[in-house]
Amino acid sequence: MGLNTLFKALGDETRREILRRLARGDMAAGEIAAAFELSWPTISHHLNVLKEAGLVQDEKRGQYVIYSLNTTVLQDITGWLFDMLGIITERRHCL
Amino acid sequence: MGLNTLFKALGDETRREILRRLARGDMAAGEIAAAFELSWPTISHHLNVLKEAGLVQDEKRGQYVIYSLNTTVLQDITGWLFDMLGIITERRHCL
DNA sequence: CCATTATTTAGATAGATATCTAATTAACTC
DNA sequence: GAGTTAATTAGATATCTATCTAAATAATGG
Repeated sequence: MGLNTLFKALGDETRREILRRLARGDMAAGEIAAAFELSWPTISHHLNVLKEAGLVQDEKRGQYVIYSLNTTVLQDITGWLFDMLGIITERRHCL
Repeated sequence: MGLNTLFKALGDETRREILRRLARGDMAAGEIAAAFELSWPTISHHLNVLKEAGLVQDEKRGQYVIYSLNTTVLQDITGWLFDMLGIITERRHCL
């Protein structure tokens, strides 16, 4: 999606913690849910938000659903950051 | 504030556009508001969200309120990004 | 095919957010 | 100090979000 969806997805502590865990390696949905004191449906919802934002991918493997981090989307944030820095730098040039 | 407030503040197109404009140089609140088709109070609200997130600062100058970008907070995002990349890199190490 | 395990979907609710209009505060000008 | 300009605050509302419980779907194992 866009930066909107992306930043919104990142604006939640639980979701960032999910990402941090997925950064260490792929995990099944239930394994993720077990790591939090929230209900499974709630975690499922958060995983869906992350998926909509393109931050994670899921793959059905047997009866499990394995989630993995999609690192390419982090480039969008980096791109946005550099965009901002670029504008700031131009301004400094004009002084 | 924290990353939560920060990312939430960035999850709005209007607010990111405000930041983009402030990156070019300081602006008065009304000057910012005039650039959008939203009401002044709405822009005032967005400016407050950005201020709470530490992304902008304001300074009363005469009858105007001048807003400016606070670039230091962008380091928090960079920090978070590097944090994530660090974890990912460790994982690659383990293979 | 029935029971179990894994996960999602549905439906409900409380709290947050974006927006507006109207009213208020603050500063400058005459 | 009365009028004008700049900006915020107050109050209202409609939409979005996070969370829960209960129900539904899907795959596995006997």
